[in-house]
Amino acid sequence: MLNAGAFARLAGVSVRTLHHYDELGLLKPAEVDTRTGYRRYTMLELPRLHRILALRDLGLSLSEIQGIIDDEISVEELRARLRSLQAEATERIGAESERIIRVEARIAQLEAENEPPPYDIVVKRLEAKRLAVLRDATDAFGHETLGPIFERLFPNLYARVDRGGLQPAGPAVALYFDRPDPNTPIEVVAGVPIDTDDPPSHELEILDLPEVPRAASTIHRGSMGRVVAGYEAILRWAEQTGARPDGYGREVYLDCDGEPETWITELQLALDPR
Amino acid sequence: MLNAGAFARLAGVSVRTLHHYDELGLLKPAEVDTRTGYRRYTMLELPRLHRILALRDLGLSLSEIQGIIDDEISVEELRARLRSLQAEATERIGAESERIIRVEARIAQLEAENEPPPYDIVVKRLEAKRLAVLRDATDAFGHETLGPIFERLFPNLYARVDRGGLQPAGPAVALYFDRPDPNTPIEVVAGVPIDTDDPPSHELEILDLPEVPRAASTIHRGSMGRVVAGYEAILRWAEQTGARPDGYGREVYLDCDGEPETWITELQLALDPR
DNA sequence: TTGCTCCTCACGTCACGTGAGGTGGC
DNA sequence: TTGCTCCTCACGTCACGTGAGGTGGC
Repeated sequence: MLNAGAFARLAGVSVRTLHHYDELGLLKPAEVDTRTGYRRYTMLELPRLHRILALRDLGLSLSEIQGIIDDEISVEELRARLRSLQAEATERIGAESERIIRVEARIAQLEAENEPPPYDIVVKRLEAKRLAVLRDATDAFGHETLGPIFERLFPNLYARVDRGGLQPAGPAVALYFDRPDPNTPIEVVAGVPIDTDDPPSHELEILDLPEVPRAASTIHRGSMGRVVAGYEAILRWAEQTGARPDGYGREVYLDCDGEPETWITELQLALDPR
Repeated sequence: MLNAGAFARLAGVSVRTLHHYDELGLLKPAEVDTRTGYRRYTMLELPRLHRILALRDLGLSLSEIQGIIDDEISVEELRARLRSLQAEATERIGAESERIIRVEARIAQLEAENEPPPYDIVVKRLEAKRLAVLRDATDAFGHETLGPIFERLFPNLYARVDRGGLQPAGPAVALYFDRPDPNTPIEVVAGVPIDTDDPPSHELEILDLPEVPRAASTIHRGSMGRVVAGYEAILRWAEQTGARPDGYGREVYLDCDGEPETWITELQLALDPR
């Protein structure tokens, strides 16, 4: 007969752990002094505690362990559960590896600039969206070529949306699609979100953007003349973290009402879904 | 001005998350309707939220993020913290890898026997211990050779402990040391724990066992004639999980009062500390 | 007016760690 | 008798998820 402290020391656990297992009914003392509440353990409890600790070290929860020990789980089920434990651990290893790479990128940024980065990259899901769009093409990126294009497209687009009796359902969006080779012109799209149950208009092309499971996103503040810094940041981040761009990017004009210097634009880059 | 739901959707977080960050003072809405409590956000809050999310994805806690964002932390400190985040992640990867291997060993055991294992292996720390000991040597392991040795050593040992005026401070222990090559005799030691401040006796050798940071432990129930199964289990486990035995093993006679069939013995194998 | 959104509590998560405050055992 | 051990609450951990119960906005 050992009291709680001696039994805990023997097994290499804390007294609190024994209390906890007692509460859960996972490991009851051989007897409890009815007057003082003192728990008494015998060596017969030790193999059970060993089993609990061994299963705990595999990553099982205490309630799962309870089920296993009390034989409420078949060997088949246990085997399956052990396999799933391995899968979960593998997933966590993958997540931790990616985390290390992201931290590395952040450190590299810190080394280069020695101050907090102007662009923070966030990975998120993009909802499916229905857009009314107008298209154009250009030979080169850059504000001097894209600026005039969108200054022409967007007023035109909003006028047609209005004539079609449609309501913009969110901020305007620009889309850029990857081109197969550098000699192909770049396809640019000006879009405005509309409700999915809005009627079509013969003046407007409807473009249904499917959900994008993973996209890199960052916020650009100020004139579009300097948005290239945001794209550089997002592309450098993608390269450093090994995220592969997947098809196309978007600009969402979150707040572009006043002076260009006060504009707020979200830059999004679709990534491989993993 | 967006209300909580719209801002949350925009950023890809839950409304609850915005509430939480508001409570912490991490991200306050641009304004709160004093009458209704409605939170209103502007696009100016978005870069801050992006920074929070980016840092959160690196593994920083929200309170750490608070310190970083509010510039209470130098670039030097941040860099050091990022390095420590990587070290922590690397450690978790190591732990998860070992877990996968331990689970694999458990699955292998399940395949072989199709029932819960008779021996559960637990890794634990062994405290430093002072033993009064008697030594002997033998050419072979096995109950038929070791049994008679210990049946001679232990009564002799206890008699000398008694004559020396010492009190046994715990269950008897047997030690087995690795031999350099198979032709060397096996050194066996019978020991009984004594208090560290007990006086020495000229009839007894004192052996101070240092702390063992990592040892594999399992419980054997029944006669020592069948203890070999326990050793096989512990050695198989060590092999399967890649744990390297480190020097010596112990038998702790936890409860060896009555019939040999009711005996309870702990088998311990020192492991490389990592 | 009816859904839809928002609000504020407040509990739950998981396996204990860590006091606080009090009593029993040698 | 004095430390030492044990006991029972009960809160804290971390970042929210998930109702409950109630009100505002279009």
